[in-house]
Amino acid sequence: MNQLIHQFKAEFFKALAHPARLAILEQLRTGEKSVGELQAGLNADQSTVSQHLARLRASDLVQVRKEGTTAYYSIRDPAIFELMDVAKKIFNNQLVDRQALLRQLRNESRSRAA
Amino acid sequence: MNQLIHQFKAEFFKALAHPARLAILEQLRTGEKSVGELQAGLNADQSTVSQHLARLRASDLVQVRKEGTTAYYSIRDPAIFELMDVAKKIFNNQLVDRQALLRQLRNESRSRAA
DNA sequence: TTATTATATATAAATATTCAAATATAAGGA
DNA sequence: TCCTTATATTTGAATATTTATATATAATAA
Repeated sequence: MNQLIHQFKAEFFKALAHPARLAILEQLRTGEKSVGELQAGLNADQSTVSQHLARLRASDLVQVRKEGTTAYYSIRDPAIFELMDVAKKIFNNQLVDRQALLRQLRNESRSRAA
Repeated sequence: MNQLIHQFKAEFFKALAHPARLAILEQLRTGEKSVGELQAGLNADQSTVSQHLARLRASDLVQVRKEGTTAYYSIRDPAIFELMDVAKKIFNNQLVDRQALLRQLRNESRSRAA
């Protein structure tokens, strides 16, 4: 696979690699939201939210619709949710593995104690 | 969704957000590879590859098996390929959209010229 | 033991990202 | 026109990431 392609793909993943941006995308699951609404669910200040939205726009992950002075953001390609769901699955598998490991470590120390 | 969860998920995406690391994961599609083999396909120097592998290990994306002085890396959860495939799909959709836009712009300028 | 091979880690400089403060823009109302 | 509301952009400081160089470690061979 081409190095340039990996460069572009890395940019794409970078766009997802921030908690605030993930929270924004998560909020957009239920449909379009204004910047104000997004900000309310985010505990970050106005310019920070706007900057993260700019980043998501730059990677074509979201689109804007303006109505008066209000900007409504929505997801460009719903496949992004598919991606986030697969990520969640991987994530959960990891948690399960870790729990199994912890359980095993606990049992080993119990055996040694006995 | 919890802020802490988004923090963890962002870490996960950060692990993917580098061209060299994507190239490594791509190489591991066909099975385990030694550090040397990975390096050969990567055009980066030894310590750089090793550092990227450390990052992938830290995020539990890969696992190591040592045999003598050689370290063989492999994918921890094949679901990662599912993720990369969905990413590819989104990526291709974006390219299609852009091409359509370009085509449209070309047609418009042709109409104006006529 | 010394040398070699394969890999890992520490360090530091270069670069990129994030955030908040200040400022800009644009629409609508008084 | 001036004010307000909603959003965007610029800037600079703080922080994080990346890379190469140098060094460390561990297995094996000579």
